[in-house]
Order: sequence, then C-alpha cells, then structure tokens
Amino acid sequence: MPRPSQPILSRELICRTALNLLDRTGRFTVPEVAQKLGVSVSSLYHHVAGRAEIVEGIRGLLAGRFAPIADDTAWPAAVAAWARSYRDAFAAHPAAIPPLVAQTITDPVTLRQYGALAGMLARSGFGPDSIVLAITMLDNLCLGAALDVGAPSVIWDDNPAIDSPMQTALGRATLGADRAERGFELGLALTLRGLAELLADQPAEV
Amino acid sequence: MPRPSQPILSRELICRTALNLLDRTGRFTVPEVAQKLGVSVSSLYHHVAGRAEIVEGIRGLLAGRFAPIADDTAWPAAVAAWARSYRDAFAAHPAAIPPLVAQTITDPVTLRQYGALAGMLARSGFGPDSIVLAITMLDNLCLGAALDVGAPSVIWDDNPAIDSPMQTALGRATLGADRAERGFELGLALTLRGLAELLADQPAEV
DNA sequence: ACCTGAACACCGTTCAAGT
DNA sequence: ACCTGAACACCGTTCAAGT
Repeated sequence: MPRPSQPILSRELICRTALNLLDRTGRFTVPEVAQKLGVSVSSLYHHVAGRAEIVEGIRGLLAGRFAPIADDTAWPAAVAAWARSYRDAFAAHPAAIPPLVAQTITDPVTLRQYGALAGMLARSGFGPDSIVLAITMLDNLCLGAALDVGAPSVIWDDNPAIDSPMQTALGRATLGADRAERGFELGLALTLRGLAELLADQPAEV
Repeated sequence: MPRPSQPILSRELICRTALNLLDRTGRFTVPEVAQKLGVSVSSLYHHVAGRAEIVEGIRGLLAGRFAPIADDTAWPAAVAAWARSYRDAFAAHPAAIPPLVAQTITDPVTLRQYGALAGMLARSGFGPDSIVLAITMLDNLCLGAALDVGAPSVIWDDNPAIDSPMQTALGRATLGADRAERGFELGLALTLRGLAELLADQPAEV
C-alpha cells in the first residue's frame, strides 16, 4: 500500500483509540490499536515513541477536560470545581488509571494544570508550604476517589469476611450507588475546611 | 531433576519473591520469579493459578501488616492506627500499587481487615450509612497517599509548566521530604474530625 | 504431589524497504 | 514523510512426561 496523500495517523488519534479500547475492553495493546485504525503496528511508531507515550497522551486527553482555573472566583469554589472535574475525568475512564499511575507524569497539559492551581492559591494568600500541602491533599483525594469509582476496594455485598449481622447492618445502608459520590463530596468539604484553616494561620508576610 | 523430598515452592514464597522483585526492579514477570527461585516457569503453576493470583497474594502480604483493630481503644485512635499502617504498608512497596489497583480484591486477609474495621465502627455507634461513608473516605485517603509516596503526581522541582516566580515561591517551601507525610497526616486529622461529626449526627436508634 | 521441557499465542520494539 | 513486512527478544499459560 502506497503512502496516502494525507497522513491517516496522528498522536492524538492513536491515544484516543487506545483510550477507547481501555473503556470498552479494560485494556489496550499496541497491536490492538493498530488493528482498530486499520494500519500496521510499525506505523504507530512514526507518531509515538512507544507504549508509554500513548499512556502519557491519554493523560493529556483527561487533563484537557479539567475545569480551567477561574481567576475571578473565590478560591474555595475554584478549588472545588477543579477537584470535581479532576475526579470525574479519571472516574469516567477507570481502566486507564492503572497504566497512568504506573508512570511518571510528563504530559505538559497535566503539569500546567497543577501550575495553574498553585498560582491561584498563591494569589489567594496561601504561602509556599500551604500550597504544597493543599495540592498534595487534593491530589490524594481525587485520585483515591477516582480509583474507588473504577474498582471499589470493598465488596459491600457478599463479602465473606464480613459476618452476617454486620452484613445485614450494612444492607440497611441507604447509600447504594451514591456511596462513592457522597464519600468524595464529604472528603472534599472536609479538605476545603482544612485549607481555610491553613489560610487563616498564614503569616501576613508571604 | 527428580522431585525434591521436601517441596521447595509455596504460594507465599512465590508471592514474597515477586514483591521483592517489584521493590528492587519496579516490576515482576513470571519467568523472573521462577529464575529467582531457581525453578522452571511451569513449576510455579502448581502453586498459583496465574499471575493475578500472585498479585493477590502480594495484597495479602501487605494487608497482613495492617495494625489489628484494637477493641479496647477509642475509635479515633483505632482508626488512625489502622489508616497509618494501611498507608505505610502500601507506601513501602510503591511498585506493587499499579498491579494491585488493576484487579478486584479477592484476598481474604484484606477483606477481613475491612470487615473488622466496619465492626469496630458499628460498636462505636456509627450507623450503616456512616460506616460505608467512613470506610470509603479512609480508603480514598490511604490509597491516594500511598500512590503519592510512590509516584508523586507533581514534579515540584523543575516543573517546566510552573513559571519561575512560582517556582521560587515553592522553592521557599520548607516541607521537603515531609511533604507526603504531612499531607497524609493533615488529611487524616480532617477525616477523623468529619467522622466525629458523622457520629454526633447519628440517630440514637441504630 | 511436584518439577520439567517444549509448545502456543501473544506482546512491544526495531529496521530495512517501499513510495 | 509515512506506511509496510519481517524479525527479535520477550511474556503468560498449558500440557504431556518424568519421578
């Protein structure tokens, strides 16, 4: 087959296809991506350096859906919007999380997101230590919650290790499908309160 | 080579070897485990059903190091001890986290840990919904924090996406190596406060 | 019961060859 | 510049064969 007059492949198309495979089958391999695109495996390597770069491109796709940091908003609302969009973006593609957490972030879109968040916090009066702590806590919260949606740690129903009185007690929990959502929102509210206290304790001079 | 008079392999030995490889090289493959044990690859399959079972055995090794739920302790201290040991156990083996989060928990030791925690909360007066929320939040916190230790999301130094005034501002952060530890502890304190409020709002009748 | 060697269907990556 | 086919060193898993 001759070279097409117009390139049929691109980094983004490859990453999008891989993400699609993750969503539908829970995994992706380089040959599968090639087959999905009707192209030979080696063709992909003209656009991405390897599998790791595809994963990093997926990270970029997700980070591109984070809520932009709005500078005209009070910091609690801005942080909340950012955190929710972060968690939602990852939770919408649970199968992508294991490969993503397995490699260091180099995607510039993602790095810029953290930079923008740090800048917003600084302009809101947070000092260096508080900014570092705030982002650490928010990151823990969002990633933990995203993992929880994709692969809940606890089997709430029919967990053989939970004795039956407890089983029936938990059976009375009314949360159901809202469990992960409610847990995240409560964690977020607590984190925002903690951040407010961090800000209040700030030395005037930063 | 004839069959040894005493079995040289066992499920636990295999899992321990795999965890060791993860710690030292960041990954493990079935052939590598076999080689490390001086045994042929197919021998392993007499003790474990496959790679997934090895990963699940690793989960059991880590869960075995969680602090036992002490029933004579006030719930906040018991929860704190449990959460710290959970986070520490995973953070000590960061390379194990990606394979672990990629598959559903079936390890009985781990399942029993969650069961014991739920039981302790119930005896402390938490209702079904509160227990489910509490465990969800604690799980998010510990897993997020463990991930953070192994593979920090943010490159705090030399992140090209953070402009240089911000870079110097963050350079003034005094946290350093304590960052992850402090972030987790702050998150834990906030979570415990939230749980206390949850308990206070509990209807008398559970 | 427990270990082995050989085989199978895969995987990620490279590279000379085509247009 | 962009796609291809063939090759390479791997991987997880199975299975008949040995003691």
